[in-house]
Amino acid sequence: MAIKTSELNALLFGKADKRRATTVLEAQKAVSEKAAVIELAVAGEQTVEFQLICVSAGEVVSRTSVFIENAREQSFLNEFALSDILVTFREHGQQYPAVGRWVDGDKIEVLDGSRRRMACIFTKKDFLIYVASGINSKHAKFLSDVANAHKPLSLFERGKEMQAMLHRKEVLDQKELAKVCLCSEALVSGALKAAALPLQLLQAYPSVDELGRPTIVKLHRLFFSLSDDEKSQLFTKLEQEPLWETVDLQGVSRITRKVTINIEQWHASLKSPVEHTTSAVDLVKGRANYRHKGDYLSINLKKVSDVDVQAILDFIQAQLA
DNA sequence: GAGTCGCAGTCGTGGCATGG
DNA sequence: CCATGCCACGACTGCGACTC
Repeated sequence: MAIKTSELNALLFGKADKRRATTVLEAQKAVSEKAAVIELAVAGEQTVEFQLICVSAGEVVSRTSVFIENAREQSFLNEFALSDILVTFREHGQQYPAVGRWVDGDKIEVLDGSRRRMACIFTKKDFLIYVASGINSKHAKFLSDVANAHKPLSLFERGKEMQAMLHRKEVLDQKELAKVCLCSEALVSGALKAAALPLQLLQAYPSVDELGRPTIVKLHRLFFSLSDDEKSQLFTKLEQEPLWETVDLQGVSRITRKVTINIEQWHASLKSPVEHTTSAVDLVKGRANYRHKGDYLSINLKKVSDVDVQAILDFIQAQLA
């Protein structure tokens, strides 16, 4: 659920009027003075001193990292997923500083602003961020979660959060998840399916935010109908280049649709030739041959005595049970 | 030629019913 | 308990017609 910036600031800092240095002019002024320090109450509890830091464009990757518990999946932040802010970044640079904490001396962990960080990397712009020491993990998670409320998480990211809640036993089942997450049980089902899909598959799309429940359910069905060998073949195809970049269409929706069609076609081509293309291999001439493809094994036996049948069946049972 | 408007198609969501 | 399908409704997008 999206919330207003004013509400976000109020949640973030308790006293909204303390964040005066987040406007463009004040942020630029603070940077130029190299001494911008603001004192803020995180979550209305702990008062923390934030220092405005300007990380030069060339150092954004090496000096900063994203809070590991941030629900937003960083590998999805491509130029399509960031298209809503990239134009502004290219023309005017970063409008609002991010928020982070110091780690390992001079490194910065970004708590609020992972999309802005990635936009700076894409556009090769300096990265403005308010940084504080002594922010504990609980407050770090709070800042991260509130920031993410500003732009809704994708179904995959929500699914990951739900998986974690189930894992931590914060909720009993999907029904309770739906209540806690204020969504339908059908959406919970879809979100968990999305979270079960491999990143390589989702990265085939221009923007994972565009993937709704029906598409996720379709992908889940397609992917989990593949054998391990077929999944490997699919990954090999996906690794060559992002699938969405090969689609010559305009508009995220159309590209998304086309990517799904392409994956369905790949799936069909992987599934169709399986059983019939492998030829039988003779094990004992005239009496035993087999076909082996992926994790599938078919054995044909002729002229087998009852004793041998029982021995073979016992062996298979002992081996596979 | 550029801008605006309305329409159709597509896909999203939540709610509900049903079946395994 | 969970997955799935159906339904109604809403949002978004692209296209074509129309106007200036």
